[in-house]
Amino acid sequence: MKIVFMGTPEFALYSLEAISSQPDNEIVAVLTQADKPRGRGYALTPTPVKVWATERNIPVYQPATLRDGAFEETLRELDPDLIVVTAYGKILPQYVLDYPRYGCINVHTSLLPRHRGAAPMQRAILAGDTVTGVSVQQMDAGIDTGDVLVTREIPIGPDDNLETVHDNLGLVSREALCETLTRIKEGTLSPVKQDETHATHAAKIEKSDCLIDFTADAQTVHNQIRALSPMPLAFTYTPDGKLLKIPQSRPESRDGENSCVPGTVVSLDGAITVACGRGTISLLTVLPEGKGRMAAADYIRGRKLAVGDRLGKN
RNA sequence: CGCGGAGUAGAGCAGCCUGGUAGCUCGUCGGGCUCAUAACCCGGAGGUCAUGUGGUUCAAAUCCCAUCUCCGCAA
Repeated sequence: MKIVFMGTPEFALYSLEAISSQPDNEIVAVLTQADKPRGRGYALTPTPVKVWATERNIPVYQPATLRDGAFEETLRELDPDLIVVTAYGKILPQYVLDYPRYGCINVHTSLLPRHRGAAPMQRAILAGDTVTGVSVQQMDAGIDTGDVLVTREIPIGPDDNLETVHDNLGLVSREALCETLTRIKEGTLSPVKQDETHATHAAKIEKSDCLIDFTADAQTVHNQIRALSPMPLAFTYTPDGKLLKIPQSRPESRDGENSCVPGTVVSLDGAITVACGRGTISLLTVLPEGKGRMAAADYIRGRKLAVGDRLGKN
């Protein structure tokens, strides 16, 4: 089966591995986002998918848009039986959706219809979900609205963060896609319509999503911190106005009123314990502006904070 | 050449502006106190202050120059 793959970030590599693990699949080309200046010094950086494909001598296309005739012609030349999309970052126009014999399928990292959209993993953790998963869907014109073909669930533990959820979902996404491909060939899929009444939208993570809101309860603050760790990281401000990112935390008490203003440091015994709207949370590791990640205890030793200081004001 | 911060003992930092004996909080080692301790007390070891055995100076962690490395912002 001739497959065109579309994807961009590291997560898409799980799908590429799944496809290439089946000998009767041929990846005739990949589409990925254009190289962008990234990192310090604005070095032009290829996407993980491009690197992967280049190493295997698979043709790489990086069209700025699919909405013109240039790609339509390319598509005819490639003549795929199926298009697999994982975190590509572009909308597929109708003629693309319609071209392959088996259509276009998408690996989405949530249990659809929950968390449709750009940041399903982060939004699931942020929402305090205890279960999530991957859904392989038959793409249609809407955003993540297609019929669901195969799903896999995973639990989200109380201390899972974006990294662990990402990795766990990657593994099951590989299985889910393998199963989907097999059943496409067998013709044994039974697509399931999404229940629109349960649909939610997982908006892209903005910088404002990363500013810690200590007026929330401790569990919510913890969810925010782990949903954004290790990238891009939740942050607050120290009393001297410096940025302080928080990779890791632990709720100390989930309930209980505090006599002080949310954001106030209540203890520095080995960690930075901060009062929340309800309960308290300990910041276990921190990332000061201009420095690397360090244990909170080390940060405290540098005498940067005192009990009674207030975080988040700036 | 996108903007900025930083390299000082095993860790985190101060000292630099206003050159003149290497300092703080920990850790570590030894001793003491204690029923006991991660608590407390006493003592010790551990640093070519990133590199150039660069420049200025009677004198450089400190001022100047170059290089290397790490990091934050932004995308």
